[in-house]
Amino acid sequence: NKHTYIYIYNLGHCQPIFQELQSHPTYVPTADDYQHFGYQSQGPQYRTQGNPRAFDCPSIQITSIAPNNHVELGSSHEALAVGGAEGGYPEASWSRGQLYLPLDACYRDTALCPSPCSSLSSRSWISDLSSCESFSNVCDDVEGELRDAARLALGSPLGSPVGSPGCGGGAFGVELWQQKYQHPSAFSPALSPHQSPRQSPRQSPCHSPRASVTEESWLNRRPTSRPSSRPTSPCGKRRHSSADPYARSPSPHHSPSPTPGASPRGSVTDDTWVGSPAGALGSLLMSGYQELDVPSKTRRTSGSQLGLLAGQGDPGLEPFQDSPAEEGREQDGLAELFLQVPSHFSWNKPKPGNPPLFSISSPPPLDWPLPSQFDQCELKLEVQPRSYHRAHYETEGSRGSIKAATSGHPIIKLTGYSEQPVSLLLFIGTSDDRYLRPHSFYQVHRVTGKMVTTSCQEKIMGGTKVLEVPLLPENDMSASIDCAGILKLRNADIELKKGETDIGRKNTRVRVVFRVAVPQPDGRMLWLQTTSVPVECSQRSGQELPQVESFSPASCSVDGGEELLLTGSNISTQSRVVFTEKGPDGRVLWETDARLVPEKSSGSSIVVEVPPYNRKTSDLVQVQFYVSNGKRKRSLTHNFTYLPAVRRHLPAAAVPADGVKQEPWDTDHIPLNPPGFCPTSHDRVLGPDLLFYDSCDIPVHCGPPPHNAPRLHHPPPSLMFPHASSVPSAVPHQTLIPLQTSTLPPQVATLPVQASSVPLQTSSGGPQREPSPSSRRAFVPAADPQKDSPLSGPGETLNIKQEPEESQPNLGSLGLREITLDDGRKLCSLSRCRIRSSESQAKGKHP
DNA sequence: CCACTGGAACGAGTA
DNA sequence: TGTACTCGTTCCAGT
Repeated sequence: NKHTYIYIYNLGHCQPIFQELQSHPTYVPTADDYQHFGYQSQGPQYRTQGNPRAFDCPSIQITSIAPNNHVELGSSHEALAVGGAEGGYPEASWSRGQLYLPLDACYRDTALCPSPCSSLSSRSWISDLSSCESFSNVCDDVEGELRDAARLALGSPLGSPVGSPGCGGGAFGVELWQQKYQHPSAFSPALSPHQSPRQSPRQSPCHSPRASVTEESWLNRRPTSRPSSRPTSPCGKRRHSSADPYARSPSPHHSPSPTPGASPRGSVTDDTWVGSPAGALGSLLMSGYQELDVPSKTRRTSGSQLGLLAGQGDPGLEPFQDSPAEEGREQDGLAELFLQVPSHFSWNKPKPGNPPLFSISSPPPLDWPLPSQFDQCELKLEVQPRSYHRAHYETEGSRGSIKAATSGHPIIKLTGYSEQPVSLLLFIGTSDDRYLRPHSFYQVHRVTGKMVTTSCQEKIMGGTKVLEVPLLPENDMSASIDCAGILKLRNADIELKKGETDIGRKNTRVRVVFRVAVPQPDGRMLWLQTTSVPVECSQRSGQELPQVESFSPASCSVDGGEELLLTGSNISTQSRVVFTEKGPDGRVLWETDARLVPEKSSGSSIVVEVPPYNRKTSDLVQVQFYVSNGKRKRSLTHNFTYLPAVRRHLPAAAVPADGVKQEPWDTDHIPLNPPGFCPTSHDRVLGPDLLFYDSCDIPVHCGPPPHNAPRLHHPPPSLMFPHASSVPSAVPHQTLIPLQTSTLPPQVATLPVQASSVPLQTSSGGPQREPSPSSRRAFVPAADPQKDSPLSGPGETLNIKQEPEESQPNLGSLGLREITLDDGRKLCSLSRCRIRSSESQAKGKHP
């Protein structure tokens, strides 16, 4: 019954906020306020000067507010949603000296949430006490580091130790405020877009390591030591490191990596790629990057670096440029004391709908969201990599290049542009449920050999190894990626890096990220990006864990009996297929094995008989199934829908199996989870108490009454996205699933109707209709459970890898969208899907 | 000889 | 506290 708020005090960054506060008619600052906001003494004479007091150490306190003294989060949120942009302060009794931060939807962004509960949970961590406890633990954990950082930054009131989760969050809050109230100039140049691109989420204090990890969740317990530090690496065994003071340096003998430095991430190669036709362009593309071989969290942006960053005449982000570059110069003195701020805290984000244009000298950082398509241009991964590629260690030889699922290698193609060679960038990105960013524990590795036909060049961009591959007009602007392997860095090495927040254990899935810069007539570059399906990189997981790649059908009658065909890796006739249903509290309500049909099972595909559901129901029931090869060797769970008496088949996977979070960008699409924006969980959760509209907008009740049903609330699109018209999810009668062909695995791309749209029958009492064979038998790629399980209760955790986990019903998988109406009712709308497959259109299979 | 591949031993941590 | 298990890492043998 309590709510919490973040109480920022003694933070020089808050002065602009303070000034804003003062402009509010209902706000009367007190002496304490002046002190809290870092003014030497009280009085309005300090207001305009913004003369902050040097502070000991900025902090954030989490405080519980008694029920009679709190702002109801929901209402404040709504207030913000309605009038937040105008600064809607909730009517509440705040003690003086407390700073009220409006509950901008962005504070719920899992990617920005400093709390460990920034797991995939769509619940607001703000309202969860246990979360706050965890958060305070984080604060404890980072206290030392914070002190370190403060030591560096001390003397500068603006030297925010961004390494601290708390302070990072605070800084972000300030940034939001800045954005909202348009005082960009009052903010630090460290938030300039010209910063080094290597402000990866790892440096972000707001990315709790645990947010990406496993069932070993620390949500349930108080960590007693640095939790991410789990040196399982048998350091004593390292042949190459025993007596070497540069113990981290892989010996040249062992390392196939051309990287001369210590960690592959830790140094710069000074290679230049002159042989390639796209080399010049490539070098240009690289010119905006630089490597700082300093632990990221403690990096001070040196004067020269800042000079580069702030002094670049061409900001490169013209369309998005909010803050004048002079700002950086003006504050050079102060800036010297700045710590870098992760790029997610930069306010100059490309806004959805805006073209991702950048100047040639300022390519976007690797963790920036980019579309795969804009106008005519599209970057498309025509052949996806295999879902398993064993990465090699530095102590091993190469394990070869990434293979395609069938044969050969992944093929990437740029369509809509073929005037001149362009340079394709390739790096290894994360595959968790958060936004895409370079993976801390895996790096791309250039594979050489006589079988390698594609020329490529290895580069370092802000600590991330990147392969540069030319796309040539004579090759139809496509390339077979046969030169890219994956290098595994030792967890201990990475985790011990100051500033690293991710942990490596069980964080073994990656995505291959492709980027390209397309020259525009005005001299700028249009940046596009696409990603592969997730690729499992650990030997064990790849060998042991079953992986369902596709299954069909995705639904059947509650009577069961239909045959379910499963294909994937590590699936055999020895495997069990278990259907399960779990309650809102995570308890297993029902679990039963599906009977194997041995005569139809072979190799990597098996056929089982769908077991009957345990009770009759007039509603859709979404359950899960997984494949088990034994204890703790279970596949991810996949959604399966039991249909009531009326037999009707639903699309099982409206999202691709890969779970790729590539942000769509065209006018019909909005970024789902770019850093700095809140996740719009609209395609994720199917609460048990949902209404949905079918394509005819006839409401159909779906599921039992709510029982701790997750509540999602979507702010008006106009607030969250500048282009309201491009936000289909908030419009009940017209929703689009942001399918993105470029990220779909082949079977999805060619999938006819199934994954696109099959309208529900509008009435459960209507005439029974057998589904068409095509829709029933269409093969469905398995949706990625990482997408499927966005909800994590207080005791639930987020899994990176295949572990039995509680997949919640998935709206997206049903092609449904949840919408919360103003009166609190929840609706779910059946998405009207775009038909991507020309084949299906040609065959007229789409109703 | 080199790049690659598959398997497994080893040891620390966890259940 | 002991044991089985998990997982990351290293090593080896073979193609």
